[in-house]
Amino acid sequence: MSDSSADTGESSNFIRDIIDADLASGKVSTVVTRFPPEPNGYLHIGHAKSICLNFGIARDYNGYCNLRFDDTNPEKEEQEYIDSIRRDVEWLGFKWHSNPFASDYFDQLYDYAIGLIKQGKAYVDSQSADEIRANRGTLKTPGVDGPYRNRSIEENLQLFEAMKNDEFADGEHVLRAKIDMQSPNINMRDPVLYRIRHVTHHNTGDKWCIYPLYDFTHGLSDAIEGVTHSLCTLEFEDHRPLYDWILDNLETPSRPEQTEFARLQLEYSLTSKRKLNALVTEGHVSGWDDPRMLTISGMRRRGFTPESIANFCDMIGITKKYSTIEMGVLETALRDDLNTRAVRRMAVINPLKVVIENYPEDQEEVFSGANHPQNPDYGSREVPFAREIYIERDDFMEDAPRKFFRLSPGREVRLRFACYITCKEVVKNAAGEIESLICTYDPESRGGSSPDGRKVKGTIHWVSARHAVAATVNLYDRLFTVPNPGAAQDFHQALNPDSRIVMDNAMLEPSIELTDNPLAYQFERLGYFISDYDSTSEKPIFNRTMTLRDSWAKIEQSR
RNA sequence: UGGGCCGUCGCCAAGUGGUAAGGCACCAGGUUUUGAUCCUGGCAUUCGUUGGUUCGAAUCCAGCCGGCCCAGCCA
Repeated sequence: MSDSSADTGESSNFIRDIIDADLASGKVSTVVTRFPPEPNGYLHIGHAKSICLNFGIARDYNGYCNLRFDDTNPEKEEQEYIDSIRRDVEWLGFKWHSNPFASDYFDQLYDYAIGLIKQGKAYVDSQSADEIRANRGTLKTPGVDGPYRNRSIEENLQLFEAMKNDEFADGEHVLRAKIDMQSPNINMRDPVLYRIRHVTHHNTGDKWCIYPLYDFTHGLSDAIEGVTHSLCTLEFEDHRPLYDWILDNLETPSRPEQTEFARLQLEYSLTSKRKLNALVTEGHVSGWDDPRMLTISGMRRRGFTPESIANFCDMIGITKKYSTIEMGVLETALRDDLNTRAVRRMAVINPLKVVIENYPEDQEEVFSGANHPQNPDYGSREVPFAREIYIERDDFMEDAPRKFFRLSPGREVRLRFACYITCKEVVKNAAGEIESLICTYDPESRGGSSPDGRKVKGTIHWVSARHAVAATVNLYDRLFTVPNPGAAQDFHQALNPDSRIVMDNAMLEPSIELTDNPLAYQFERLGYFISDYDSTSEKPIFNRTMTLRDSWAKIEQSR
């Protein structure tokens, strides 16, 4: 099994090394993992890293992975988030073994707490939150024992039951582990295990008025489920001694092991739930699924594929090192996948009319265009052609530099799949703006090559004016202008004002289809596009998923 | 001397005592009816730093430097 990572082409990492060793030593026979989100927000690209890790490991080692909702804080959790999380995990292509709530274990957890009390390892503390904080000490000074620390087991049992039986108000008491108030690790200074909260829980309703905290719940939930490898992010490293303490002091069905890895940080983006929420509620984006958001639902709407996200996760690896991934890595993972699957079409986003004066007004014909230049299995479609066409405004320059391969007065270009045209005249309006172009075509060049074999360096895309379908096209760019908006004093300052540009006069080739399950298209020379949810046949809307690599833009920039 | 963790190319990342994989980015060529794709070549005498051990060190030891996390009745 240790070479299973090689079988899937995935790179190994230190966690897979640990699993290989556990399997080899016989410590573990079936690998069980879990992805444990709190249902208090939408999943984002950072979660995708964890999902691919946990579900990927379960898949590669023939084990299984649970989707567990860590719902121990009833104040923040909602059904909307539960639904979206399930949808996103499924969309990413993963199947969970079971999908429990941590709250399903509240009864067992309560019994475990009693077990701790009976051993004299947990006690009810009646100090206020402020007093508890004060007695906890600081990072550099030890804490001190509180006045309730040595209550008898009997009294603790009575009090804890009374807490459960709704005999106290919020905050009157908490249950604490009795560990060591002088510990250098603050998490071990008698951590709170249960608090009183008179709040209706999305799953357990009003059954409980006491709720366990993460540290008490997590390891026990893992143990109940038979999780062998509990993978979490680096900030929980300090919690591992507590995770172990709980499991070492209680008899559980299994003994999971926690291992930490570095969370994802991506340039030009935010993954803080609080800040993502601010973007939504303040209206800087249209919602959690705005195509500019790196939420799973935003990326789906933008046109990312599950495969491209998995590719990305494979590319960045798993380590304990704090790192920031460049956007280029995500872009490459996306382009690689889209390049192989996207069907090619022509569309003009910013149209400039071209009249081919030597092409008869009442004539039209059809050219054949391959749906994919490298993959003949994709077949071809017919592309209608007539006297008036649209080309991209960017593909014409009145005073063009020598390295500009496109159209300019007197120069000849190839219309993709069609023929050669030469620009004869520029038509301007009163304001001096270019209104249209008058060109001639070479009838000998039908299909895109001429018998004399002359070289035409430039090939541009086009759409027949009479056959074109009008559409709106959303051009998306990164949401922030700085590599680390999360570090800015105010991330609002870093918002990119041009992150969305609406082109409402785009012209599409008529063979472009709108379906319920939208197809990834490449609009040739422009990028990858996908039909938006709001698209209708009367008013097609396309989102630009990603541009093509553009070495001409690079040359221009460096000039 | 609070505790924990981390430092290998611009960004990621293999490497587990035998003489620095790979990807992204970048540069230079080639193919091309997408300035796309694809292909070829280039890109760390050196692994935060200083010492030590060793025939041999990114890997072992010690010191130093730098970065991140922890004082919720959040997760």
